[in-house]
Amino acid sequence: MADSIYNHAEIEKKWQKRWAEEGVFTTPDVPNRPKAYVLDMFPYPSGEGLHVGHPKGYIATDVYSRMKMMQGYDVLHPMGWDAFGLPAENYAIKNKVHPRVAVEKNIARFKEQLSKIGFTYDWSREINTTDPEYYKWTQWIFLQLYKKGLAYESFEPINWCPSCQTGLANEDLDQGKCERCGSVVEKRPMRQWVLRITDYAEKLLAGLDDLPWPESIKESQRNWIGKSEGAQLSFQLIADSVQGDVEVFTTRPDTLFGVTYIVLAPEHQLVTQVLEHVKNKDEVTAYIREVADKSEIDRTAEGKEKTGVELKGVNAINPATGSEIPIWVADYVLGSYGTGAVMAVPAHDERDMEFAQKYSLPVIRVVDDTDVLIDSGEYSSMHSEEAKNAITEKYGQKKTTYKLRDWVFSRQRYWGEPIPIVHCGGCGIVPVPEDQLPILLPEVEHYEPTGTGESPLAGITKWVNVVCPKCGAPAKRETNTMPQWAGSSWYYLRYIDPKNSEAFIDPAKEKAWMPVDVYVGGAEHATRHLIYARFWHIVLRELGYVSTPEPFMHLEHVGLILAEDGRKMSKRWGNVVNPDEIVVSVGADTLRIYEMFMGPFNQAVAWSTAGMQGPRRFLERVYRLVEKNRDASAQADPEITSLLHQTIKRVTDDTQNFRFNTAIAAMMECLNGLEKQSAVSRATLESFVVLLSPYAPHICEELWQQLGHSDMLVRAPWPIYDPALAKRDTVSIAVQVNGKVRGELTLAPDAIQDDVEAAARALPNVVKYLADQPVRKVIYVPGKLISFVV
RNA sequence: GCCGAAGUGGCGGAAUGGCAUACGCGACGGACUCAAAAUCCGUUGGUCGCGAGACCUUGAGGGUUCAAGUCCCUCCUUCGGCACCA
Repeated sequence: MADSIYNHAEIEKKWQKRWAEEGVFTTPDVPNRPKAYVLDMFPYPSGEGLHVGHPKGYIATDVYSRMKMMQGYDVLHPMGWDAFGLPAENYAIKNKVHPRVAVEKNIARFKEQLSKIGFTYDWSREINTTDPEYYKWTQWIFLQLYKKGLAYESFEPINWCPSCQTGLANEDLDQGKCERCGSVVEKRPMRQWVLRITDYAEKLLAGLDDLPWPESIKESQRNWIGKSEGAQLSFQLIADSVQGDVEVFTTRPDTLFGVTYIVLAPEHQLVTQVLEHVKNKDEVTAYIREVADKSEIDRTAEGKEKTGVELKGVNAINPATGSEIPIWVADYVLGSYGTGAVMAVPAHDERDMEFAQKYSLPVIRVVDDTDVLIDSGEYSSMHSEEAKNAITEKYGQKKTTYKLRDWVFSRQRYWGEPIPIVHCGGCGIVPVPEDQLPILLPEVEHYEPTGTGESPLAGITKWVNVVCPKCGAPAKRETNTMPQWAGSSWYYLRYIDPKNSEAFIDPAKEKAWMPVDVYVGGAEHATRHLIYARFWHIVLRELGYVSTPEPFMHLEHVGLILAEDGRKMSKRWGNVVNPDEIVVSVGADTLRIYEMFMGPFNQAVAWSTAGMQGPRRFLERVYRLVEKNRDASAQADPEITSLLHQTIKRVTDDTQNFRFNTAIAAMMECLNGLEKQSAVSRATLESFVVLLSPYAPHICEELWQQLGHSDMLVRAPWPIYDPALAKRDTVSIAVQVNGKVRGELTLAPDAIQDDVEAAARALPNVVKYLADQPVRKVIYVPGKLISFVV
């Protein structure tokens, strides 16, 4: 790389400076041409800095944005920082630095790294979730949710991470462990703010249907929401001194006649209610305590044997058969799903069967192998689908349940948005009036979580003690903070109107820019960020603040860049590649092309320093080609023009569809063709440079200038594909006999079948294989092949 | 177990049912050089053959078709998501 043909360092610096000076990437307030809102999932500015994997998605959106700009679009392509959250706080605790200070430093470092890659960001729209001017509106959204009845205090046991010392949402768990630190979470009863996302389960599901998102992400969301349609049936209790019903949820009401016992989750409230009346009270109490001590993980571990205990002296009546059946308490029934109680049909449910066998409970078969009911009274010989409806109608009602849980929205940590609520002895929960926002995060001495279930803010008496906004009596601030997902659930709206301190968003601007046309980020956000953001968006739409049904139209997910050893890049493995070094050694343009060329965009591929030489050589050859031909006065050659137009089509279509690797391959093929020419026309060179410029903007800008342009390439128009010019004079087609290639012909692409057939029959090899046999059929695909069937 | 994505040269990968292996990396041979690097030219799926060429080859096995990496069936493997969800 020593004697490189072009000086990337100089060229890249020069053009980055020019772009900045001329403000070419400043986006208008409101688009006056067709608009494209191209968005990256904004990064968390960690202390590690960027590795080469981070910019992959940013390069993709930048390539896309640059093409759109040249195609005449007003492009909104902003960048910002998702800067609240645990890492900054933990760093602060460890190093005794205020998280704000660490975040500022990290942002500066990230910006420095990004600035060298040649992005088109309009930095005047930069946002930061920890800026009070930003989180004022995060708090404001919380108040709107509260007013709409979607935020409530809950005292239900929640997931508690003993290491992070905070409550967590269901979405923050990974196999029952804290997604962030890997600790096994506990169930802990504490006061929480919770958002009623479950009220929106149907809307979140329905919205997915028409979204042109990758099917895998849509499926992940559907699985997460976990809709299940069935019936709620009630079973009358039979006990000495207790009366009432047990409600169960089932997706198989057709098997009602096969119910041989009822199972309650250990945490089911009925268990406590009847405890005094069961004959084996001590046994049941001991069992419940035993289960409570187990973590969710132990309880649900794969292959674990089910355990349970019968509530002796309490029974239920099967409403269909009238027979008395026992009631059990067992760990395999979850308190948080359905009604927390199930009707057990061992004959038609594997889990019930396993349990029934262990405890010798009866098994009654009520559906045969052809899905027809047997031994089911008046429903016998009815098909099971029909019976589901009939039995539901008679013994209960239709019911739909979801796996989705309400969103535990409070954290007992310092570095997050304060929840804008005041607790008053007289008035109870009082929302902070909007004109008092933002509620600033106060300075504290220590950021450590208290571990008592209260955030460190609880210790700041000066901050906590306020007067009630409603009655003026002494009151206390809410000391929980919001989860990191809060700020990222609406940031795409803030970019549209980033400086607005008077209103949430200017409706005219919102209407002009929304929705986000292309959204790019990691697939790991499928069931968290993307669900939360959609939830808030749907609510904001109902409140009239946004105009589109969904926030993000197209979604592309970026595949990881793995380290050269095939593992994830991590400081721990010592296999991190820093983009700064690549920019120094081969330049930003090579980095951009290489990352787009490595493989399909959404696929994980391992970094290869050797492989990066290909893109570097490619750029050097382009540079040489222009240098060699820029003063030549070659005329456009029809064959070369055809090649160029085929390339225009491929690059345009592939870039539009995020198939960057094949777009680059097309340009490489085109270059291979151009290099074979003794001279290349200026028009051809110029088109080629324009096509390449979204991928390698600096070198192309330089070449554009060398070709005699004083205006900047970023403002040049995108080449338009002309099918007439792309047409080739001759093509080579395959000649097949019985499906096997036996020869080749070179002829006009639109040659008529008779001529082609005659020419094909004349080929010696074809003569040999036809061997005077009668030809049964001839298939001619113009431009592709001619096939004889004998 | 359920859902989703995928399996193609030494490697990353390409291919609206129509010449599989484009493009790139690597390797080999040559030119240039005192020499090396860089660059340029050529070769590069396998087997057989001096050659023309023949046969085989897209995870495995079946099928549809003049023609299958692509469509259908059965199965295997890998990755991702969900999971005692009633």
